[in-house]
Amino acid sequence: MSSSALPYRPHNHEVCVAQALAEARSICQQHNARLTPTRERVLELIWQSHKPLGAYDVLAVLAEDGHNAAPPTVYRALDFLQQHGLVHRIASLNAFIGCTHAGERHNGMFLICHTCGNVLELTAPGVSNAVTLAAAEQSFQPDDVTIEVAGYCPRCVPEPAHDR
Amino acid sequence: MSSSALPYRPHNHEVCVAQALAEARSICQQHNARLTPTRERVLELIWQSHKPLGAYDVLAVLAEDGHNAAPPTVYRALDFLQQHGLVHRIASLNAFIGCTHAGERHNGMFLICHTCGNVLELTAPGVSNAVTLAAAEQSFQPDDVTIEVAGYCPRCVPEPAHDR
DNA sequence: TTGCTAATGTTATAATGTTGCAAATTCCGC
DNA sequence: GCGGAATTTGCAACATTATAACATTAGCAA
Ligand SMILES: [Zn+2]
Ligand SMILES: [Zn+2]
Ligand SMILES: [Zn+2]
Ligand SMILES: [Zn+2]
Repeated sequence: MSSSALPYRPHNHEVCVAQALAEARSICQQHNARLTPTRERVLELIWQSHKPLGAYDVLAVLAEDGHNAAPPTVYRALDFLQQHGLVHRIASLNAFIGCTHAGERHNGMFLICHTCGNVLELTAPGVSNAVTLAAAEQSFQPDDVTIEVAGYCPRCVPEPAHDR
Repeated sequence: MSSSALPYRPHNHEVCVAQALAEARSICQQHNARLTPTRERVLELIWQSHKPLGAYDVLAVLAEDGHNAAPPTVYRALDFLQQHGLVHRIASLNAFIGCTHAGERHNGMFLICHTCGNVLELTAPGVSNAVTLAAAEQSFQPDDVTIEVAGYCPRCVPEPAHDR
């Protein structure tokens, strides 16, 4: 599991999906939680790429599947997956993405490329510590930390327009 | 301007509002931007407390004012105010709050109390630096950084339930 | 079986945000 | 001041995201 900046490089994504699903099954077993067909299918769809997917995008694919689903179906599945740390919601995009650190205790930080739309989830201890410290200075007790960085990934950094 | 953790303590909030409006007028003048009555009124409403306000909350108050406004009116005003750094949007809440560092270059970090709903905006260089560094390690070029920390403010920290 | 609980289906509705165009206002050079 | 350009606002319709409420079904255990 040395796959740090994977989303930005070509790679065999089916491996990502397979690993995520296997991990999910294992985690749900540990939690005594039921990874039902709908939930598993939603997780698989969320993992269809490293770009976050909106709830209604998921819904649309379920419909193509022939699954007669309404919004609550999707939101419930997503809630379940979030609860068990299998997906994250990206607040600045109203969209969801598969967690690449499922099972590990981690505070995600998300790098979101404006251009290609891919999202990389990092665990950045330096950032977490700095946030904790800054909060402590205000006697604030953090509970849920959202860190979302939009910008340009290495493949999409705009060329510096050098003259001539 | 030594008012760091103001929102969590009782204070004369009219001073906050007055300062914010004065600052806004000054900044808009510098930017050659027009702080029209609607925009100013929206800013004033956003500043009605240190709790973020939803666009439709603003809209409702405008309606009470007798101002016959539709959603675009509010969203346009909010866009304008954001553009000039007078308000921030809190992505995790779909709500807006007055900027307490207007005019200064700053990367806001928001401490959001689950209980009282107040929000404190901080400038935390340690956090900004850590984020920049973590992004750089991935050759990622940050553009827009969202840091929102939900938790409990000093006035609302749940008592440790000591027995007896 | 029977009865309980978790999960899903179904319908409707709430909350948030946008598009497009027309009318009004403001600005600016004359 | 006057007239045309640019900005701002009004307005209607619509799009997207999320939830509430209640009926039904599936899983499981006594
Ligand atoms: Zn992949
Ligand atoms: Zn994660
Ligand atoms: Zn105040
Ligand atoms: Zn600010």
